[in-house]
Amino acid sequence: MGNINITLKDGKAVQVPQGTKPADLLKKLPQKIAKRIVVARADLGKGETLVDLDRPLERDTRVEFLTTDDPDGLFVFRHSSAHLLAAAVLELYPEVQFGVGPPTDQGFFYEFLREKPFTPEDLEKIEKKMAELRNQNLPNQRKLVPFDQAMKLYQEQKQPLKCELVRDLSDGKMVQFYTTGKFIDFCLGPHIPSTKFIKAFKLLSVAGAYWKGEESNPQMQRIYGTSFPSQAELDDHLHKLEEAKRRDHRKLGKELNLFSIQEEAGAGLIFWHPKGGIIRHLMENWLREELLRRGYDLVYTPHVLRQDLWKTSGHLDYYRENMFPAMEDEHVAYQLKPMNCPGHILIYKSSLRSYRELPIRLAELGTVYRWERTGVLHGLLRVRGFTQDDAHVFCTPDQIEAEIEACVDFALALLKTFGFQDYEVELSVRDPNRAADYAGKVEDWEQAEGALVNSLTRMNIPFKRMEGEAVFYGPKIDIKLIDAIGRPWQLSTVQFDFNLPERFKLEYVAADGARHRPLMVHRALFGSVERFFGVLIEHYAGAFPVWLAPVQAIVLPISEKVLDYGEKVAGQLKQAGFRVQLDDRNEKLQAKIRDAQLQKIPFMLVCGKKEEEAGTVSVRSRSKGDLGPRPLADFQAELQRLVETKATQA
RNA sequence: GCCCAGGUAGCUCAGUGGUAGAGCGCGUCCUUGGUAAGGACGAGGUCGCGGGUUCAAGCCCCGCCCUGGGCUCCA
Repeated sequence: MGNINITLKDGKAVQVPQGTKPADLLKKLPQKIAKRIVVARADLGKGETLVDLDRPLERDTRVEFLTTDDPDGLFVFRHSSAHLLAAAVLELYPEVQFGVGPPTDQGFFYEFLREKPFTPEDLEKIEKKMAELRNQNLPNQRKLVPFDQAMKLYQEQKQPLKCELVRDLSDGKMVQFYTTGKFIDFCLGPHIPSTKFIKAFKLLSVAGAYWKGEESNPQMQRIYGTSFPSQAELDDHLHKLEEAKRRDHRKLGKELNLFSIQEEAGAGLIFWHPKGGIIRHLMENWLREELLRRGYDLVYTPHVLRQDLWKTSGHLDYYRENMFPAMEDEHVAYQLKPMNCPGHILIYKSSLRSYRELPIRLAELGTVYRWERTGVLHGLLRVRGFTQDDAHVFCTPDQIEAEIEACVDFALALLKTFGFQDYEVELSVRDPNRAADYAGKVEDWEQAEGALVNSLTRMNIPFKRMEGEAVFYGPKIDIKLIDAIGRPWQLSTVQFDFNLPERFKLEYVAADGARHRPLMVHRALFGSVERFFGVLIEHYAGAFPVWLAPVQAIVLPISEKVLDYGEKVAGQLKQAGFRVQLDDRNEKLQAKIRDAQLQKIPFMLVCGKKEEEAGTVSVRSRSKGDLGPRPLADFQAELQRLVETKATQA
């Protein structure tokens, strides 16, 4: 047997006998590093892939060792965790059928088919069994088995779902298995060497999931869990889940009295209470002013439109299942609008347009209703009635890049104003192999995609190109904001539409005197006002910046003896246009502070004898605590500054 | 729509077949207190809705509505 050349990540080259395993090379590394390695990246003959540490290396290759700090390493680790889960379930419930068990962004799951559902107690038992098997340090072993033998094995084990997978996914010759104890899985791998690496794990939930994701297939039970190489990392993760719970907009919406959803009224329909209402008012005001400044025209369109219009737009054909049923009178059917586009198009079409008028930018805070299945509704984030900050730009081809840039610039201004620092941009383009699935001419698509790329490039905005992710009517840019705890939210979108101008036969008269079809860009920045509000609540954990806070300051008289002074202070601030409350309850200062703090009011103004005599207020900030006394006028000026600058820190 | 878990006072939740509970909140009174809960008393319920079983149902059974976690869907 000959030697092969191995290049390590640091560039160091070594010569080792053919058949050497990554695990052998690992022995040369310091123990401290080596014991954290879960998988390797190397070339076994078909390019670099992730490989098991005990896979023999047969040819010259680069070898890279991965820990769970590497996303790929963590993925392999979690995948092996899923196998550990399956192995435990096999021990406890040998009668179940096994489905699939991949890693996910946050952990892993495994799917089982079983008569009885798993209960929370079952999960505890399974966790215990997993710990037992982990402690036995079972190796994850790869083996190749001829197809027929594999099928026979799974038939004997009464695993028809696995047979189905082997039949559908293997090459029909050799089948790759991984074993963890008694558990044998048809699996691409790779896996971590043995179960002992999985120091910390937790099973989180069980949920129904259709076999292969098809509604007509039987429903599997999917057990979700997560795992880490150390307890500290698991604790940290669980802590983050708690943090997300703490910020849950549904919980805060109730506690801060911002909005409600009422069974009496129907699912997915939002009631904006006064404190949520004022925030919405401020959001919308900002938006309207900005729209006008940026050359948009504000329009309003009806909530119900004749059904024929939805036929023309194509919604009846393609979007019917998301539309509330028609209302019929004797002659005509009307339907609640799920989108604003047709309305804006009718305004465009109300007169013959000249190229001199373009671009025409029609904007509306348009309330739409979509019939969503009850199972998908979720607080403010997925609702049945919502208001889009919708606009449609109609323009000529040579205007398009400037218009796209203006849209993206607007979206970024919005993110900044509302306190979001980070964002990701995705460009969704067509799949050239599915030309027939798209509306519009190929040249139009090419031009549009080119315009989007040019705009983003010129603006120096990094973006991810999503091949084949475009919707059928045009390519689009999606902007995902990243909130205070690192979660992405898809809100703003800028989309080309080649479909509706065609369907409605939109035209403008160009300089050459001929009629041309305008380009149409659909854009929403908040996306939906409801959804954006939900994200805003979670981003700030309910502690809104001063300019958005429903109550900006609360005056706290120390006793009833200084109520008059408190009233005077509150009155003066209200007069100056601030949202101020007076806590005139018969309570101790401590109690008033606690309540104001829980309501996340930015400033508490403590007023007692001393303040009354000096004409001051003692300012307490919700975030910084007691700031001491200062003249009322000074505080007022500071408040003014925070509101005017829309400061996100207070 | 499907699977699982829920729905009890304004809120959070306890209550395994025998007279509906707690804390917070709310009201009244006492207290007039200097930076995260002062005290007493009181009001407050169609136990999601409808049917069934039972001498008796918040509790058991069936259907529906709604909420949550997922799946599916997402022009």
